[in-house]
Amino acid sequence: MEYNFLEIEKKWQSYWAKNQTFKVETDNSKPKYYVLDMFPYPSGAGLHVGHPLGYIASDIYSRYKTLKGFNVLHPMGYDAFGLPAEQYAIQTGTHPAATTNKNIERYREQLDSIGFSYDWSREVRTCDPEYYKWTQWAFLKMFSHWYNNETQKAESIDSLVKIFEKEGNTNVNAACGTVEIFSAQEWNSMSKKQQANSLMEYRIAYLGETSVNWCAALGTVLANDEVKEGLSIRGGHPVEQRKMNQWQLRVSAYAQRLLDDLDELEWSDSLKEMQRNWIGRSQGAQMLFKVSNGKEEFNLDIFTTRADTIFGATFMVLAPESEWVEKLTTSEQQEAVQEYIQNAKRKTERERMMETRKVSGVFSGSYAVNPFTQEKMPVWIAEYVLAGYGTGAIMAVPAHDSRDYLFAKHFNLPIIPLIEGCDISQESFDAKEGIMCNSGFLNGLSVEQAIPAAIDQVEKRELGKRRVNFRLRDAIFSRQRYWGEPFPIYYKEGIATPVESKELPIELPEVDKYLPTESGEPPLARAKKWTHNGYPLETSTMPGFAGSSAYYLRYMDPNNPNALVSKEANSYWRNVDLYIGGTEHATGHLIYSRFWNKFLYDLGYVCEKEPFKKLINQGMIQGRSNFVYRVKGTNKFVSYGLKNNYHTTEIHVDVNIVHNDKLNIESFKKWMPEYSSAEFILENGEYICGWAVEKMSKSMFNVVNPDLICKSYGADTLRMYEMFLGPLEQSKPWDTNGIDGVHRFLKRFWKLFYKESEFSVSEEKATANELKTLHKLIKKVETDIENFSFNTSVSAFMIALNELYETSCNKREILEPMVILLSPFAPHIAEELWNNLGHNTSVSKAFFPKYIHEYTIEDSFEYPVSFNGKLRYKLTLSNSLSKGEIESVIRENENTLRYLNGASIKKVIVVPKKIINIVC
RNA sequence: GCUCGGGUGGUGGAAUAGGUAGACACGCAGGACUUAAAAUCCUGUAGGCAGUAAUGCCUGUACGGGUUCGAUUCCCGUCCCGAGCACCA
Repeated sequence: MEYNFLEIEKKWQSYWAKNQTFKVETDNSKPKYYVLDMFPYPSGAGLHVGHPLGYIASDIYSRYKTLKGFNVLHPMGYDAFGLPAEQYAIQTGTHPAATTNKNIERYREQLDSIGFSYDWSREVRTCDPEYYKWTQWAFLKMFSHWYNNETQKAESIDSLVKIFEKEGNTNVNAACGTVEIFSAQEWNSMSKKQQANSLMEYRIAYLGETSVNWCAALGTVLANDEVKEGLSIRGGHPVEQRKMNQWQLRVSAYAQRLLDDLDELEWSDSLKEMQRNWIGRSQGAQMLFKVSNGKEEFNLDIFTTRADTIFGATFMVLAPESEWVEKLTTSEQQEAVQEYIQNAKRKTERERMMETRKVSGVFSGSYAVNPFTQEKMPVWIAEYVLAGYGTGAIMAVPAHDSRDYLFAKHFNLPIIPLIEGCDISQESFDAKEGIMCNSGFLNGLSVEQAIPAAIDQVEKRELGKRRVNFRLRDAIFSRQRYWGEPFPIYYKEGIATPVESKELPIELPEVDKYLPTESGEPPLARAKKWTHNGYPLETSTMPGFAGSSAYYLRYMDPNNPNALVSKEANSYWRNVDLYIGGTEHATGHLIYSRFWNKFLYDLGYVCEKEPFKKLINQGMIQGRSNFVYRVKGTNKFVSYGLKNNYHTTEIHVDVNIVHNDKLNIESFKKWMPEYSSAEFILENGEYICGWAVEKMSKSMFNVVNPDLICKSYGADTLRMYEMFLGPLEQSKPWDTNGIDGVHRFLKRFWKLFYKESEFSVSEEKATANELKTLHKLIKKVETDIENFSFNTSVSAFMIALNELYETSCNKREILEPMVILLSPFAPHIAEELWNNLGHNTSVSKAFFPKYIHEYTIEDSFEYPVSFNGKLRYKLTLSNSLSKGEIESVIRENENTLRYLNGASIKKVIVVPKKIINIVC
């Protein structure tokens, strides 16, 4: 019987569905293991080819863990809110829910055809009201909590109100916005609205004015991780900075914990590094400088990491958006400053970035005093200082900061070197090394010593204090969009008021159009009745990352109507043991989820402080394009190897009509009408195509659909081939050359079980060599899977098969364990063979075979080696060496052996000519 | 500019507590079966030199040095590729 993969795969896929083979329940008798894929956004294009790579890896791992006796949670769902469905709705009027459901159906079909072992009874969709109820619930919790820096955790806002009533806010150390100090008396005499405004500054989910990335083309604000190089990630539209009143999440309160807890995660170094960068902790000092605009005096505060360079500070710089600009601009400079700021405002973020290194600035008219040198320092305004970082103002030390240096050179400001022997004639000396000079009491100290010494002095003189600054900003949480979670907030007499949690979910209303209103309000403002208790509801919706921030918790207890996740389910499944997905979420989803989880941890709803213990990033899949070469001005195509003899134009050709870089000429003629009469110049009777690695895209005709491969080779081949392609974490082109090799392996494996088209296995005892083959394989597959080195374990199967073919071994003792080993990789064929071997339960219920060391030890013997008649040590030699060979080994390796003489050598393994292993 | 990865045959890639470099697979070449093709099976395949041959020798893991009996692996320098961050004071 032939290996009929289509029939076998269909048969077992429906068997698994019918028997709910992969359904899991909490089971305290077994250890748990939680394997999670980053759930996909169901786009109209169907499953992206990069997706299966990670999914297959996670499926192999979870099937392996199941065989190892773990109770494995391996769920799947959909990140279903998102821009594409909404934009399609704007164009066509189709409800985004309809588009989304249709796409989900297609995704499900594709996923099913690859044979994944998901427990579909746990599916979640972020756009399902039963799910987003819990997104809204978490938001309300954040609204009703504040972050206490003393206890380093979130606490109830009611407790804060009690403190305010008793003693005001003087003793409260909270992560908060800018607040005036008030006493208990002042608090109690405030109006309701004033109190609400004050509390808003403390809430973890808060409404506040902030500079946002506004994307006019999309009509919405975007988070920092949704913008790249001044363009929106979705669509590539220009983004500008705008001040707007937006919902935000106080992620910055958790910056230190997000940073510290990275250490205990098993994530790749590069990913942790990216997060550290994004969090951007820097240690330094906040310092006060006396400034005067000629009429009034102020204390301007700045942040610096180089307090040691204070003696070289010759001017100050403010960000154009800084609130100090107004106070410090003198009347003479008013006009110039106005013009500069208007100019800066008009520029988009992108333009600002393009102009990096182009020096611009304007003098404010005010002067500060250097507290150590008493020198007068002009206060400037320049774009290179950012409003959002530190205090939006700096002391400029041109000798030791390249940006200050360029600025000083351009505007002819004084530059004072502070490091002995440094050359600052061409550029600044930024390195934190050397011996201080021109620096009063710091002279003679190294930079390393000078930094703390300077801060000590600053603190002593009450000019400032130590401070840690983070780059991580609060997450902007409002989107002026339709297709997202509505906020459970309504406005009662102008006060943002939470909806009672028992009234959740606040469901997305129907609207006549998915566009903003004429007055520029978000689409939800079009809804007929968008009120709660008679008051207007918030019209923004939540961003994409809202729904994906806690979905891994919902999988633990997906149908619970009373809680996001029950205590029992959470304390059994705890957190994700293995998370697989792309790096593109490094600074978005993976930060927000960690924040969300820590918040829920503070409140006692979850028992682990980190959501994802181990994380693997599967590499990006690029496209591998093929080219044909048209001779210029003709309809003749010349084969790759001969193209240099002609003037040719390179043309992309659909990779689906090319096999192993050979063009299928008939398909090519039919591909496009203009090629129907094409002529070809062949080499050796074939047309060879050129190729290149490019981005996978329709326009380059290099998109390969996984369904197609399932149809022509089978899912098992697809699964094994994708793993065989190379290391999981490495980016690589999607290249189907070579898929035949893996397919051939499966066919050959199948044939071991079939003699003359009859299924037949022998009950005979296995030979020593056969056992050795099996146990080498068990060991290899086990360690490879544990190390996520799936490509080498596929190779190991091939090697084992080649060895078994030598004796056409069809013994049950060998083949039955091999079927189990193969089942994570190629589950359908394994299931069929397992069934034929006489088992009536799924192979996934079997146990991973045990590796027995004795079967794989090499035969060897010890050989004494002596120099000058004195026995030095024994060589362990392979049994197959003859006496002559041993002597020649000793001769050849005399140098090595003399070196070994005297060392405490336990074992030396030698093969003809070479020493291959020395065990000390 | 800074940070982190990575450079191995015609191709994808194996092998690093330093120990037979190129496993496995693709491709290619030759052969068997076949009227033929497909499928299948067998043999060869880093490069160079010598030999009728079995075989032997030399050179080879981006480049240049170093440590070592021994380096693809460790150290220093250079070049190239990829990813991320980017006026963060």
